[in-house]
Amino acid sequence: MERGTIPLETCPGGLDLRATLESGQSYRWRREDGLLYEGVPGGWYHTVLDGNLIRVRQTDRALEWESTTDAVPYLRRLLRLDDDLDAIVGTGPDDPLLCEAYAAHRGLRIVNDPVFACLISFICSAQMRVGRIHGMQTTLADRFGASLDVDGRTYHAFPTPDQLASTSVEELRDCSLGYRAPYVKRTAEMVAGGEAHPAEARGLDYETAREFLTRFVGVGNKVADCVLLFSLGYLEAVPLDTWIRSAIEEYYPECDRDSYRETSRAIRERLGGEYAGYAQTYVFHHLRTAGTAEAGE
DNA sequence: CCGTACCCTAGTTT
DNA sequence: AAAACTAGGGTAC
Repeated sequence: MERGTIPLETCPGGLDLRATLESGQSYRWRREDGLLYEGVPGGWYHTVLDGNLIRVRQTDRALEWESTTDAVPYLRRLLRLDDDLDAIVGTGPDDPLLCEAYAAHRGLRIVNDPVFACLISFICSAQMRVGRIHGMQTTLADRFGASLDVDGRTYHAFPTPDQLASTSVEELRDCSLGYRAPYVKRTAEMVAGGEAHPAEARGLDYETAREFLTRFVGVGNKVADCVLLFSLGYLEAVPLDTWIRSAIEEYYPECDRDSYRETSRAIRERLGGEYAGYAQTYVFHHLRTAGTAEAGE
């Protein structure tokens, strides 16, 4: 195993690894102490990507890693370590809710996950809590993903489109996917069969890209926005989930429109346009963790 | 654009 | 204490 550290001063605006990995953006990291969503900062997380194991934890001044490969380029990309958080926060509007969210969770970064896994995760997210979504993704990886042995321990990659396409709906239901099971299978078949690939959305203008992604079964506007934001680098995407919808009702009522498309446009502009997705993610995380004894930063 | 059915489970109420 | 009830990051039809 190779190992190393990434000094936090090379990550403009800092990093809050726990907030980044436990804010319902990514379901690809497993926390080794088993305290996902209830632990404290400082624990180790691991993921498998391109046949490699990557372990990370945050210390006082650095991101510490251990991997079967040079993890630095992977981490910079997966955790968007080059995003300048101070600059991004600076472009946002100066309103109380946003300032509070930014202040409380500074260092939270948007992730940049592998697109197929991201697509499947958010298909599974419908009407579901983050803890259970994570459990479903873990089960899918353990049962259908390639295994990787490192130092006597076995890890699992997220299943490929082929692997999920050749899994029966019954087997998927056994992973507690419920009515999402056929969605996952059909979407995997579309990708495996070459009918369409979510990566093809890359490069399209934002609304065209969102529309494109809704061709996958189980993908509506909200899930499409999640994939655009958390995997394809569309930092302006604002997924309109129930938390943001209630925030709109309470804090930005003038943005409430009749359709997803129009409300999306209004709140996107209200939250600063280009980086509106960053604002959304901070607000989402802030509202979700409100009242649960957040130490803040 | 609108309404309803859909699956599962932890947590709460009866 | 078992059994009903509720809600949780929506989407397909």
